[in-house]
Amino acid sequence: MRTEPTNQPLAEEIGQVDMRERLLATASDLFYHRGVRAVGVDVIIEAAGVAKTSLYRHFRTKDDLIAAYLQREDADFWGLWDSVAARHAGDGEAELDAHMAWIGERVGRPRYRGCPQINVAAEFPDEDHPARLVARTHKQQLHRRLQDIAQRLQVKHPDVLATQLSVLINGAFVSSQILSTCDATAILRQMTHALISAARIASAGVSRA
Amino acid sequence: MRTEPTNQPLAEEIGQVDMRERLLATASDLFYHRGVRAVGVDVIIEAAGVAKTSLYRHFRTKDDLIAAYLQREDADFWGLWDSVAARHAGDGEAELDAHMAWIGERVGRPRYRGCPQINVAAEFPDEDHPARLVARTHKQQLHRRLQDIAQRLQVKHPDVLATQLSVLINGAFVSSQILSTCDATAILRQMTHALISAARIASAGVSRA
DNA sequence: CATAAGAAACAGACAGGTCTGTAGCGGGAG
DNA sequence: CTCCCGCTACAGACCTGTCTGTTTCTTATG
Repeated sequence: MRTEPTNQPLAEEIGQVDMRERLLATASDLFYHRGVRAVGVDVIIEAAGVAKTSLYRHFRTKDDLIAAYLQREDADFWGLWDSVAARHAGDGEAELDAHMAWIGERVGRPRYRGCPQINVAAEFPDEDHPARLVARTHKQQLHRRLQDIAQRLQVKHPDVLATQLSVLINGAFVSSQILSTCDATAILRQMTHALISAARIASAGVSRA
Repeated sequence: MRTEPTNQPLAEEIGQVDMRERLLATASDLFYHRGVRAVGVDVIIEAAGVAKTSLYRHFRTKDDLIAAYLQREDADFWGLWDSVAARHAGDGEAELDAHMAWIGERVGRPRYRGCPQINVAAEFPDEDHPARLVARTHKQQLHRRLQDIAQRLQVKHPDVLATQLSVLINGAFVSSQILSTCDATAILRQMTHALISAARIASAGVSRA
């Protein structure tokens, strides 16, 4: 006769496929929706139906768990990004359009609460925090990929355009309050086209010389 | 003969002009640079050279202190905004340019750590937190003032432009990492002009009908 | 002028709770 | 048998907020 688990009947069906993954998935959900500092390890282990010792077997400290949380989000993000990018190989403008579509859709979701990387950066001012390293790398990745796209467009200053698009996307992440009332995707696309057009006019103006 | 205060020789020169203001100034600095949740009241009273009872005489709870912190930042922000706006009465485009200038300058400062309102929103997911009310109102104010400016420009959809500018400014606040390497003001101005131009082309196309 | 009353600040202890992280014990599965 | 798990308890730190009691300065009144 075994004691009935209070609220996680699926725990055993899922099996011990990966205890670390189960912990991380639970922690990620709690961290994202309630805030990292606001969620203690006791809440996490209780929600995951796991002993505290198990958590500390897989993650040396809570800080490591936070970093792993951001790493997971990072992998998810680029997984989606790359799958969208693959469908628009060659056409940079169409790829940007497609990215803005799913980003806008994501920002407009009901329980959307901003970009995890930005939120963690706001919660932990210390630049040397292990999670901050992940967040910094993530935003550099974003900038780099936008540079790649911008270089494929025929504009004079692809780096400037990439920075502009970075600001645009980050702005969308933190403006869900304002954007949720209207069509976020439409706003993002309009802005993207405006920026590309301006970058092309700038390059066209010089190409005559 | 009076005992010499250990570390606040200015406390008496400043006088007790306003104990509440001194507490709030100290708390604001700590909250902004170290994070709100990371700073306990003990740290605040020690930095302000004030007894804990004094803090709780002026602020009912720590949550109230946090809300007051955001209110102070809000007042500072609009004070600067309005003073800049006053110098460009009539010319909406010049006013926008001027705003982008000081926002870009602020974002580029060495110890800049993002918009306080956004950071607190990231730290406190609960929409009903007293500080979240201040933050929400602040962002609505930003949107409203941008609407006022957009309406003075001759564009077809001033509301759309205002939303775009909101996203742009919020994006600048959270992109200091990327923007600090280049001239943030220049990027903001270029983006602003691109958005205005696009909005004008859209309106010109219809104005012929 | 002198004295009493009040306001506001101080120090410091403390209550009650939460946090991270560790240790010991028992049970089940490979 | 050995390893992994869950459970319980614990240590030590920190948190918010309260309480007691003292000092200091201002103000009002005799």
